Order: sequence, then C-alpha cells, then structure tokens
Amino acid sequence: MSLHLYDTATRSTREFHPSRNGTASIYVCGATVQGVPHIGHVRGALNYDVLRRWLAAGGLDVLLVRNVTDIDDKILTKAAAAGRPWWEWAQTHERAFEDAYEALGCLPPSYMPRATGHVTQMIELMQRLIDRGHAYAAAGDVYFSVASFPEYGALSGQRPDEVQQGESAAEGKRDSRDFTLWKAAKPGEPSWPTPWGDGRPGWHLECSAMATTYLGGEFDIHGGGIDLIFPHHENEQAQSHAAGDKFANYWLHNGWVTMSGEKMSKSLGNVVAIPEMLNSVRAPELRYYLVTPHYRSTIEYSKTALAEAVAAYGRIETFLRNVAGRLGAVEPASFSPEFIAAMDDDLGTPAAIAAVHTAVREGNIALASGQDAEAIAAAGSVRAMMGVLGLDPLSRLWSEESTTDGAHRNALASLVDGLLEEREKARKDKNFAVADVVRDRLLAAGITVEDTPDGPLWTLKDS
RNA sequence: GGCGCAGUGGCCGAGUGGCUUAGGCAAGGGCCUGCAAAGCCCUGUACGCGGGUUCGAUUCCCGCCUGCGCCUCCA
Repeated sequence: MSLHLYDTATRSTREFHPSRNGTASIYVCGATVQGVPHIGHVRGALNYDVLRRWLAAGGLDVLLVRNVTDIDDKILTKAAAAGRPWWEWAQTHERAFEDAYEALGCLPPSYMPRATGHVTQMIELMQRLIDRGHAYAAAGDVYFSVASFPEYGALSGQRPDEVQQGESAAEGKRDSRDFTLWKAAKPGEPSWPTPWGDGRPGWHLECSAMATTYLGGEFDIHGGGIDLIFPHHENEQAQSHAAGDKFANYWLHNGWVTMSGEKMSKSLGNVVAIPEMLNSVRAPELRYYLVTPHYRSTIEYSKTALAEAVAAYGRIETFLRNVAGRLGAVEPASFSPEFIAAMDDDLGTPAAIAAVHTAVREGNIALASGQDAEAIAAAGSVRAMMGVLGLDPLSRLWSEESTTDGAHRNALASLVDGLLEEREKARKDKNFAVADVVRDRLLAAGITVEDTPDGPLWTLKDS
C-alpha cells in the first residue's frame, strides 16, 4: 500500500502522487500573528510536521512552505490598543509562534514567507484576474467576481447563493457574493501602492500569491485548519484557478482542540497557551498528546487525558532507556509493517502508535528473557517509528543529555555510581536496610533506581 | 436558512457487516523482585435513541435526540 490522504476537495481518500517525481510540495496556512499561540494552533503545525516526516521517510524531498500573515485588521487594532507599532506587534507574536513550534519539535519549514513581503506578486495576480475578467477595481478596493467563475463553491461544497452575507456592502461592489482581494487604504493604516490605488492585501489573496511564488502554479498539498475551508481556501482556489493555475492537488484539513466542548478561542476565554503548558508537561509529552489522535478528529482537551498521554509516553521512554542502559546505544532501525500501513492510511497515527506499543511489549519480553538481540531490534524499531512522529525519546531533541550540561552530568554520574556500588555491597551482604536508605536518598534527590539482571539502572527525573 | 462533523467499555481513543471486536491509561488478580521499580500474563465485553435492509449491524439506509464547527477574523 502507498500513502493515501483524505482530500477535502473530493471528500474522499486518494492515493498520493506527487506532481514532480521525488518531491513533495506543501503549503500550510500559518498563523495570523496577532496573539500568543495556544495548543490548537500548535496541533495543526504538528500534524503537518508528521506529514512531512512521513513523506521524507518515504524518500521524498519535501518542500514545506508555511506563511505568516503579518498584516490584517486584528493586528492593526490590537497593536493600536497596546500603543505599539503594528510591525512590532506582528514580529513579536511571530517569534512567539516560532518558539512554540520549535519547543514542540517541529522541523523548520523550507521557507516562511510574510504577506507584507509579497505585494508585488499579489499585484501581478490581481492584474491577471482583471485581464481575464474575474476581478475588478472599485473605489480603491479590488474584488473577485464570483459570478464570473462557475466553479466557485466546489472545494467547500457551499452554494454561493445560500451563504450568509458577512462582508458589508461597499461602494462599487457589483455582487454581494464578491470578496475582497485588496483593501483601499484608510487614514492611519499602512498601505502599499498599486495601479488601483494605495491599499493593503486581503487575506485570501496573499496565500495564493505566496504559494505559487514558492511552489509553482501546481503543487501537491495545501493544508490548514478545518475552519479555513470556507471561505479562505475556497477563495484561494477560486483566485488561482481563475488566474489559470492548477494550484493544490490535495487539500488537507486538521481538526480542532476544544475545551469545555467548545473551540478554543480567546474570545471564549478557554485558551491554553503553550508557554504556560510547558511549565507542567515536558514538550514530547504534550506532543504525544496532540499527535496521537487522528489529525482530522477533534481533541477535547482535558488534564486527565493529558496525564494518560504522559503515562503512555513514559512507558515507551522507559523501555528505550532500559535497553540503552543495559545493552548499550540503540540506533533507529526499521518500521513495522503495521506502522507503515497505518501511516499510509491517511496518517493513521492511532494505529501507528498501537504498532509502537506492540514493539515495546515485544521488546520488554525480549529484555526480560535475556534475548538481547531481539530487544535491541525492537528498540531500534521503536526509535524509528517514534522518530516519524517526532517523539523519539532518545533523539537529540528530547534526550536528557541535550538539556543537562555535560560536565554536571558526568559529576552526577560518578557520585550516583559510587553510592550504587555501596548499595550493591550492602545487598550482597543482605543488609537491605542500608541498601534501602541509599535508594530512598537518591529518590529524594529525584533519582529513581531500578535493579535489573544487568545491575542497577538509574534515571534522573528532569521535569 | 445553507454546508459539515461527532455521540464507543471507568477514562482517552481507533476501527469494523460476522472471525482473534485496536492501543493506551486506570482497576482487580497472578508472576517476577530481599522489598521495590520496571516488566510480563489474566480479567472487564462497549458502541446516543427508534425503525429498516440483512441469515447477522456498533459498522449500511431512514428518522429522531444531543453536542460541536463553518457561512465575519480564526489552526
């Protein structure tokens, strides 16, 4: 079986064929950088990070573009309310998003274009649309003419005539269904010159312009949150198709993180921001929680569910540490057939993680029965599979060596090893009271000791 | 009004027309251990409600109830 993906445009699962051999091109709608990232924002980024890792594991050279919307109404109003320049407001929050993505182990995109840097390309695109009769300028605004494009509604399944009208009527707008490509300048707001007057980009236009600038008129996958299907992605596709571009071949949409049954949003006050979350859970544990359910299903955030994810991740981590501690370094090896089948089936991470747990159990059995080669093989497989999910506990990203200073660690190791030698002597002499005092002391210092057939194994709890 | 998603065992969360009915967490029992820890084994029999199709439905169809999302900015 090869990779199949659920495509929103056709409402079906389709086999993935890249448009260019050996390459996969992905455009993901990134954040409008107007506030602090919460776990919902990060879930989307994580889903596409897993997608790109799986494509790369399949031997494809992945080109991933994730944009930054750094100009829009909310950025302007929030910055004004805070008494800060809009560009500083945008940049500050762009950094907050990048920090959150990085903290959770998202590989950096190939490129992160900003809307404000692509006005030239937007003007070009608008000109093409006007030339083809699909757009018109009116009083400094530029509109897309929905009536000129019968395909409109194909992506989302919406019927244009039945859609409730959100955008207010404006001077010169020919049809209430038409949407804004470009907004005329208002006093005090930033603007850029165009043949139709000064103004600033509309949200939909910028993504079409940036996607095709970096990925070409045809590319493989366009992703984003489920809320973007309409109108954002419908409008993007309309603009680009009307302009003559093939645009995206597959449309992927990730589900929500809800809280108290409702979508997480600032106005509802049910937001869990990433920086605060990472005070109580380690990053890979949070990542496990967000990446393990299927990307299209809703995650109802709860502390108990998060705690279960922490325990499940811990089981895998403990297994790998036990193997590494007793049998030596383990390198990532091959995927199990179940894992491959699961991932190929529309990124079935739930079944994929079940395959990981199966390998963990088999590895634990091998470890307990002294079948070292089998244990190492299982551990290598677990590392490889967890790596695809961005969760390999022994990777540089998540291993404790990366977070604990080397010299300190060496000093600690020599002290602990000394104490454990004493303890082993006491145990041989059946002096268990002394042995237990040593173990209790270490535990009080955050060090857990386990006795194994290969001698004691200790771990420092690093959170 | 239009378009769409969901309701699974104590909890999270997959999935399927029947067969071995995922996986994890929690619980109980057992094994292992000096005691632990970690681990292994066993136990639990679920699919919102009402109809229909079928030899057989949690899975397909119809209706209903409940919750949620999009149609204005939104991951």
